[in-house]
Order: sequence, then structure tokens, then C-alpha cells
Amino acid sequence: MRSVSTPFWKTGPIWRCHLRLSCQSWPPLLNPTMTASSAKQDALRSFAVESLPFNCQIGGGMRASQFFISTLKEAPAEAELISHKLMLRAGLIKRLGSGLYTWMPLGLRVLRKVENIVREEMNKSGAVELLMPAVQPAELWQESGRWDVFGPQMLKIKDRHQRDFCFGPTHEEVITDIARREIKSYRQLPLNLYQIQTKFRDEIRPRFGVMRGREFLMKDGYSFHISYADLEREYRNMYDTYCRIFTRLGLQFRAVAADTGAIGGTGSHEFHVLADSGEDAIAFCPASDYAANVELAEAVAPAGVGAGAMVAMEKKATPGKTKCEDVAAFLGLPLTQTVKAIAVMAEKEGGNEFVLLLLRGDHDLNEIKAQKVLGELRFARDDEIVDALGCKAGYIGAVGFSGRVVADRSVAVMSDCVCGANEEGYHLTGVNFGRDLPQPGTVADIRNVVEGDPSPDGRGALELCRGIEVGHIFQLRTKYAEALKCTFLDEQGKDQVMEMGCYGIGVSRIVGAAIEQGHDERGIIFPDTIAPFTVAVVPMNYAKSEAVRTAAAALHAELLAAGIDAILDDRDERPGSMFADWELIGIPHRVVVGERGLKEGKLEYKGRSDAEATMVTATEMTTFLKQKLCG
RNA sequence: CGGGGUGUGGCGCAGCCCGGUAGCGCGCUUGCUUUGGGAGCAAGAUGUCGAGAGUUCGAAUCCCUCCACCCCGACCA
Repeated sequence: MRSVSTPFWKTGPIWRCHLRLSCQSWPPLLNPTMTASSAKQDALRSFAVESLPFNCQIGGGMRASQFFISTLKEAPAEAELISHKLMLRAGLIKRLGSGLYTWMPLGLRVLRKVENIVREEMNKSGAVELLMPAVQPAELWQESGRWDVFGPQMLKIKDRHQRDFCFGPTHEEVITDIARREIKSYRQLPLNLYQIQTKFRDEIRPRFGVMRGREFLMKDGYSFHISYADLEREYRNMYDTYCRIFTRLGLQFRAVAADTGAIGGTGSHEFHVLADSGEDAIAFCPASDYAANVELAEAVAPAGVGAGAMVAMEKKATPGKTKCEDVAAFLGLPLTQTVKAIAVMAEKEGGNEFVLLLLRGDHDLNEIKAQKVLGELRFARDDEIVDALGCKAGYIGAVGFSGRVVADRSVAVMSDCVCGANEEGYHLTGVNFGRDLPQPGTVADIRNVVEGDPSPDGRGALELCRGIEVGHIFQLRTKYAEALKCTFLDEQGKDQVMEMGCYGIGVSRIVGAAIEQGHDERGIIFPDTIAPFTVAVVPMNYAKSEAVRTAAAALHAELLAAGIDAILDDRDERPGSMFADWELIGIPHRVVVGERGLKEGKLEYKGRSDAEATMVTATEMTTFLKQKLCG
């Protein structure tokens, strides 16, 4: 709120400081008598040319001495995640407040490259770009009913007349308002509008740098249709477009069937960048296109039924063995033959009901699934367990228990299993449903899927991985169109509610996700398509060797002419520190220009992930690099 | 919001228990030497010790209040 209520002119000293800084960037214009080395003047000249507005962020050549590079040897203590640490160390971002980051020049180049790829592919798909206000009046949100529903995640602000506004966390309301005002006829449909814009969500806990910032850059698109069939067609078009975008970004990703969550509507897919640090667990089937969030993935019963009862039930002493793993090891039986009983209290009219949930020893409870069966529930307290079973947790089981039992599908097909004896220090072996205890009252899917489970589509086994959600597409259907009366006249001249889809991409999050996926002990490894610069030209002994200076400048110019985004490191740093910088920053290709190689007419090439450098004839370097960049 | 933790120069940290001169490494500035993997020597600059109130002759250190930030949980691009 402080930033909102403090007028910018009261931040005078900072403001003036910026002015002074920018003046210093322009000495050739303001102070022509300034003295500088010829190399530096050269650099300033090229900086001035490249700084013209029509040649803005991407493209154009750059010299390292004039670019704002600030790398750190040690990562600030605030960062935990590898991508966050590397972004801070490489100087791509600086933190202003919790979940608020400045994109430094180097980082902004990456962000803009991601943004441009998203924009190009969206344009190719037939979507049309527009830009909506970040600040939105409360009335629209009240009309859709979300002013109160959205909750504290929405930053609400007041203007000088005490009128309510919010800093847009999303734009369904605004776009639907545009559509209802501007679209009158079926002839104007379908239409897909998108924007790339800053959103603000007052996250409960911002973390991981730009991966979960409060202010972030998002591509959000919205489509309008005369029929559900046409929405489905466009949804498929966006699905394909998203696949092209993430492929071009050089990311390993997966489209995942998703819940529709708070935004509502039916059909929905999330796009996840695969990374071990991802916040979401994903189950997928390599043999088919099945993929789902682990919380949602259906755990089907193992194929076939168990072998049937082979042995008699026996009570075995298992002193001190309370975990399934320990019991199985102690008895010399496989973990998959044990059954764990989890005691919960399910909410019921007129008090709670004590329920035993049965899971195979190697499986974990999925509380969301269990709640779908039992309603609201919590774990039972120790005293409640003793009351119901006469025994403390660790040795409990369903044998002799007369209350409600919910068994997971995979437990229902087990035989000769091991479970607690409801007596401290004892377990039962050879337990069979229908013989030693009644069949469970309810059989349901109440566990998380595990690696190797059959895919719900029956086409192979599931594998697990973790992912970072970078995109999400929804079929909104008529949720917002109805609330905001967004209608059109059909061919019969009848009023119809529009079908809508919405399609989001977390542009700034992609930068973090790409780094999670591409890094090593030396730093970031950017894909060619989004690296801040594609090639670093690194001269050895730049200040003293005219041959090196000439060759480096010539190569730099040649690369730029060939359309390759190259930076010339004219800082005359020591070689080790230049190498370390470019490796930390993640520039994918490096060319070293040194007197040693020049004597034989050669330059040294090294890809960011290559173990060894390659000598390349100087005259062939540009061709060589072009091939590298295509392949 | 619940739980855990941290605030000391640009970054990483020590000092706090046991009150008395604010310190180290990196970075920065200047000079000389060095120049194919984060150089060496020398000289320097940079701190309202997160803020406020209190105890005390004296507070980075003890007490109180507040703030900021980070980490673990429920939300989401």
C-alpha cells in the first residue's frame, strides 16, 4: 500500500538519481569534450546507435563494457531454489520487496525473447493482440460476483474519490465487457483476443523468485464462439499452439489433464515444464498421452485378483514394529503384502464417525480422494483410536472391528495379508477378507498413484515426475458470458450467450522454469532461443593486442550482420573472470579470440555444455555458428 | 494465517551468551606489476548494527513494541 499512497514526486532523490545515471550514459551527446580511451569511445558510439527506440531490446550489437553486467560470486541468502540463486548471481533480477523483482537489462532480454516467441506463435494461430488496463473498476467484478469471492489474493485499491479498484489478477471481466459491447452478430465470431501484461496477485507466500512472484508477466488469451463445437475447435488450436511455443522455447514439457479449479468451466489442460524442483507432481503414461496431476490421477486396482487364501491366520509378536516397512522386514514378507490402517474421524450429522481406511503398505493416502468418499475428515486422535480399538496406533487393523471400513481398490484384491492385531506388539499374518473379517463396507480409490501403476486408459504403466506449471488452458463455456450478459444475434436473429475459452501462459515464470531445467555447477545454460545473447565474443588481452581487437570487432560485426545476437566482451578482464561470467549468465555459445589462434588464422569455439573447445578457421566462424544455431 | 528462522558497508558472514575501540572474506576506488580459467602487492572509500521506546555512566550486545525478509504448510501462470 505504501507504494500506492506515496506520490512519485515524493521519491525525489531516487528520481533525480535516475536522471543523473541516465545522463552519464550519454556523454557523447552532453559532454563532447570528455576524454576516454578510443575503445571506450567506440563502445559509446555503438551504444548510442543501438539505443535508438526502433532498435530496442532485441537485436543490435552490444559491448559488455556498456552493458549493465553485475555478477555475484555468492548468492544472496534469500534464495533457496537453484534458478532463483542463479538469476540473482547472474544479475538477471533484483528484489525490491517480497515477490517484487526488477528485471535487470540482462534478464529483460530473456523475458522479451520469451515474450516475442509467445507473441509470434499466438499471432500465427490467428489470435489478435490487444492491451487492457492493469487497474480495473470494482463494478465489473461485482457484476461477475467475484469481487468478494476472489478474496485477499486480489489487491484492492481506492482512488482519490474513494472508489474501489483492483490491480487485475486476471482479465475475464474486462475482456467479456469488451466482447459484450463490441460483438453484436454471429458474423463477428469466432474471435480470439490476447494480451501480454503485468498481473498482480497478492500471493499468500511469494517464493522462488520470479516463479511465484506477486507481480508477474502473463500472456492471457480469451476466445469467443457461437457454439461449444467451435470452442472445442479453438481449444484444440490453442493446445497445439502451446505445444509449439514450449517446443520453440527449448523446454521439456508435458500437457496434463487438470482440474478446472476456481475459474470454473469444463475441459482444461495444464502445461508443465518438467523439473525436479517443480511444485506439482505429475503422473504420466509414456505409452499413451495420458498425464494428470498426481492428486487427480486415478489409481486403478492391480490387474487380476489375488491368489486367494493359502494360509491360516496367525498372530505374530512384532515388538516395537509399528511401521509397515519394519513389520514386513521383521517378518520377512514383501511390503506389498502388508495393509496399513489409518484411523480418521469423518464429519457426520450428530457427531463424528470413526472410520478405518485400509491401504497397501507401500501406498500413501490421498486425502482429497478420501474426502470425496467420506466428506470432511481429520486424522483420529490417539485417545479416539484407543477408545475404538482398544489399542494404540501402530498395531491397529480391521480384524474384529465392527465400524465402517473403507478399503483402497488395491487392498480389496489382496490375500494372505499382514495387518495389526489391535494388540500392542502383535500383528496378524494370513489375513483374508470374507474369511477372517467381513468384506470392506466400501471399496474406493483413496490413494496416490505410484510409479508402475496401470495407466487409467489401460495402455501401459504410469511414471511420475515433477513439473512447473507454465501454461493453463480452459474451456470456460458460458460462466462469464452469462454473468455479464455477453450475447450475440445468431442467424435466426435470436439472442445467444457466447461460449468462451481462456488461455494463460506465465511468461516471467518460464524464465525461472527454463533455468531450473538448464543449469550446471557453473551457472545457467539457456536454450539458444531465449539466451540474453546467443554468442559471446571473448577476446584475450583486448587492450594490448591490436590484432585481437581488430579480429574480435570484425567477427562481432559479421555475426550481427548475419543476424546472430552476439555480445563483444571488451572489458579487458582477465580470461578466467570473463569465462566465469558468461558461463554463469548462460550464454550458449562462446568464441575466444586470442593471438595464439590468430597466428594460424583460427578462433576457438566452445558450446556452453561442451567439454572441450574446437578450433575453427576465422573466416568460417560465422557459417559454423549459423549451423550450430539451426541444428 | 499457523509453525520455524534471519536482520551488522553492494554480497556472504563473525561479533551478541558475558554491555565499553564495529571486524573478516568477496566486491568497489587509486597506483604499480600481471594477462588463456574468478591475479599479486600497496594505499583507500563505504555502517543511523532493520525501526522505535526503555534499562544503564555507556547498548550491535540486555528488556519491550513494531517492521521487513526468508524457510515449511493451504492457493495459483
